[in-house]
Amino acid sequence: MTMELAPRSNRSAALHRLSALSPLTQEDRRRLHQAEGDLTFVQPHRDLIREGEPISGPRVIVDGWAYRALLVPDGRRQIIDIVVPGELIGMCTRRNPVAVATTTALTRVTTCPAPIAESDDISSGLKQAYAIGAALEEAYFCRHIRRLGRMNAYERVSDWLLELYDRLAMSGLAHGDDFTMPLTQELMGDLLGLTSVHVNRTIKALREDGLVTIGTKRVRIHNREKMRRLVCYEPVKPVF
Amino acid sequence: MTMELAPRSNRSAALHRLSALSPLTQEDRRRLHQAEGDLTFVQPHRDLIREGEPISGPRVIVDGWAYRALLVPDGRRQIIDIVVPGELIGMCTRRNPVAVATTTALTRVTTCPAPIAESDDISSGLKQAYAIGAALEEAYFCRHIRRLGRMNAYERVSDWLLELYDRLAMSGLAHGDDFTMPLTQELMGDLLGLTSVHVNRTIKALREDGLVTIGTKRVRIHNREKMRRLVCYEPVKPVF
DNA sequence: CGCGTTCTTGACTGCTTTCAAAGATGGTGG
DNA sequence: CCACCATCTTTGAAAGCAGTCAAGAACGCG
Repeated sequence: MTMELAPRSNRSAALHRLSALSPLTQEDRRRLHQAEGDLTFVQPHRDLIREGEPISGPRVIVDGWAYRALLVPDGRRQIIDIVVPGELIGMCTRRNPVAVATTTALTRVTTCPAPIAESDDISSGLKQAYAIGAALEEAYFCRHIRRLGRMNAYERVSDWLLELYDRLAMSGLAHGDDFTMPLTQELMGDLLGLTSVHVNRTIKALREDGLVTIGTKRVRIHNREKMRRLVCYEPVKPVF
Repeated sequence: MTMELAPRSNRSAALHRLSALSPLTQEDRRRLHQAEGDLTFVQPHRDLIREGEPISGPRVIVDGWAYRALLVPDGRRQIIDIVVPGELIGMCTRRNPVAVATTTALTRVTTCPAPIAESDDISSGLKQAYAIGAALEEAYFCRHIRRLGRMNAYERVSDWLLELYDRLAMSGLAHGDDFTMPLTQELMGDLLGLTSVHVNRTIKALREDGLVTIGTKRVRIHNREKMRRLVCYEPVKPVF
């Protein structure tokens, strides 16, 4: 189980992702490695950050998945974003930041403090990596809005799976055409603005079209190119 | 026309908004005032920022409205966010930023360069105001996602109008219960993930329920409290 | 092996879209 | 000052995508 979530390479997901965003110096790597010695564990369904409460400080998701969600008071839930290993939570530049959404552990989550980027050290790639990471997050937000506002169920699921693949690949967690995906159909519904029933029917349609196999916590996209064309998917590239 | 869009107070929308976000020093105000001497004008339907192209630098919307949008290649359009006077565009901390969405002028738009916040001047409120502004923008994104994913048409329109009121009020552009709103129903549809036809029907329902009057480029919310309760609206307050 | 969660499926309802066309509005030029 | 045109608003009828309700099957954990 934990093996499944861990990166296949010997490098940590965070190192994989951050150095993909910006070249890291030896000193950056040392700081990251050191930070990863100071781990915190959170059980599934427990909150890492709670809406309206102060954010303690930026942390790296070393292992496990989480999601950020907002509620409608009558009980409806909307997932804003999924957080996968290697990504950061609680990043905020201003003083006394307060969370705008609740971040909850989906699986058992391991985090460590995000290593500080020396603001005066121009050679540091960490600061740049964080900045690019923030820009990426904004891009994912925009795409999620587009997904929810202008795509049907079939397109939403496909588009999201393709994005998820790219995000996991960035952390070294997706290589061939399958990857771990611990969301239940209920959660996928809350993410994609659908009911779990309709998510199920949509996945069935995708399966019957030979596009994907979604098994227990695992997704296989049989023909990524075909799927990409179907929903006009283009990778996020606001970065490089 | 221009009168309608201009703030009613003698203070500029930007000054009103930024000083609402964080107390500004005399020096901050001087810098802002100076920046507002260097105006650029953009005609309606012209792009201020184009997706995939480099961002030249942060600018303040002195007057006029704009919107950020993302397209689905087949022609569908999703508006990510509306930008009102006093708000900023092109804010990005990293080097060589590239736009993740296109920002287009909705009306004639007047902008000026965002005055630089001296990073070494702790007493400067501008930097803090920008940081809070960025956090607010994130909060608006999250709410927009919730709106699109988990609300029906009636709730989407109401919820958005209430948020719009609060945003305009922050720039000193909404006082009583009516305000300027230059979006066509087509654009509201693109923003709220609906067709213009359905936006029209929804507004009709809101009107028949005695909640709003939407006239030419102008909205009047007759009973804000009632509307708030109806859609469980709570103002964004991740900030203070 | 048993129980709770998750996945599947069917039948029916309903919100939203689509298509079409008729008013209203505002700006422009004669 | 008014006719005219483009754009925007409004409405109706019909179709479709997604939601709701319900129940059985499969799965996974202890």
